[in-house]
Amino acid sequence: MLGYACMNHTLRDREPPVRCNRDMQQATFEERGPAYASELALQNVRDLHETLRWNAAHDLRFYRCTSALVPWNSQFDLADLPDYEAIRAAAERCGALIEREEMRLTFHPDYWCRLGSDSADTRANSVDAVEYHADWLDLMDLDRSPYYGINVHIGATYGDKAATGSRFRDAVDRLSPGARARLTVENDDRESLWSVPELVDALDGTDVPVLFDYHHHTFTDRGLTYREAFDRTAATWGSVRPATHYSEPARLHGADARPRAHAACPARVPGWLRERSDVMIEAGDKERAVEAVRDATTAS
DNA sequence: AAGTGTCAAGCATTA
DNA sequence: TAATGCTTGACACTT
Repeated sequence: MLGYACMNHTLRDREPPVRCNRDMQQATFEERGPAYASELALQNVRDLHETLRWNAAHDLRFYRCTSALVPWNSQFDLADLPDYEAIRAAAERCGALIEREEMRLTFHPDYWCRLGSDSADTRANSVDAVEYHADWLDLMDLDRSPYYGINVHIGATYGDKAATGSRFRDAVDRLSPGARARLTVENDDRESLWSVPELVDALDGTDVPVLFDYHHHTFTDRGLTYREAFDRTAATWGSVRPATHYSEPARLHGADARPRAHAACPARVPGWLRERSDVMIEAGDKERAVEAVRDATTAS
């Protein structure tokens, strides 16, 4: 399967727009509080259902949902929201649709989620973030499996990789069973950070799979080809089909873009990667990029 | 209505 | 020591 992340441009451009990332800034949260978050969450979850229906109709069965689905969820329990019952009902419909249409849904908490941080506060906030993502998947009644993954980075070293790996594993141990069973860890995009072989070693003995990001491997290859690196991660998924990320740098396509910027639309997805994993296409053109890549591949 | 600066949370790197 | 990139979109205020 091929998939895309977060925003569906076709649906966003409808009137009224269909989108799952209605959010607010701090001043608004302080003014209007969880009651407004509840309104936004209900609209977001209902639009998630609409997005999933659109995806199924277009045979796009892999989707990463935004972490803004329930805005400011670190500040309240989902069950305390005034619209909780309606949100739960809408989430159940999402889960049922996902199972009926054999789709795959994942999450990717934001960059500040640092389970291996050397700050206890940051670790606590990070554990909390993974937990509320897991709550959302529970609300949808989806299996507690990395198939419906919550994907994070270690994303830092704090000057000591071994100690960071150890803190990360400790944080994993502190997660609830439902959150732990869904966690996946992705290779970083900078030479000094966490490469595929380092992650595989650091997570050895846990059940946490390593998610292979093709573009990021460019920055942390450690002498491994893309295929060799993917093979190392594939072994960490057990019986679950691996999820991977694929993108091409915008620079490949001409522009004098920043090195890590994604191309609007990749030229191709390697056949071996498609055969052996569900591939999340990270590209500016979102769902249109996936359709273009899929059609190009099918035609050839 | 359109344009612009800014945005809860973290880190590494560069200036 | 302080800005900046990360990556990209949308909020929220100004015009």
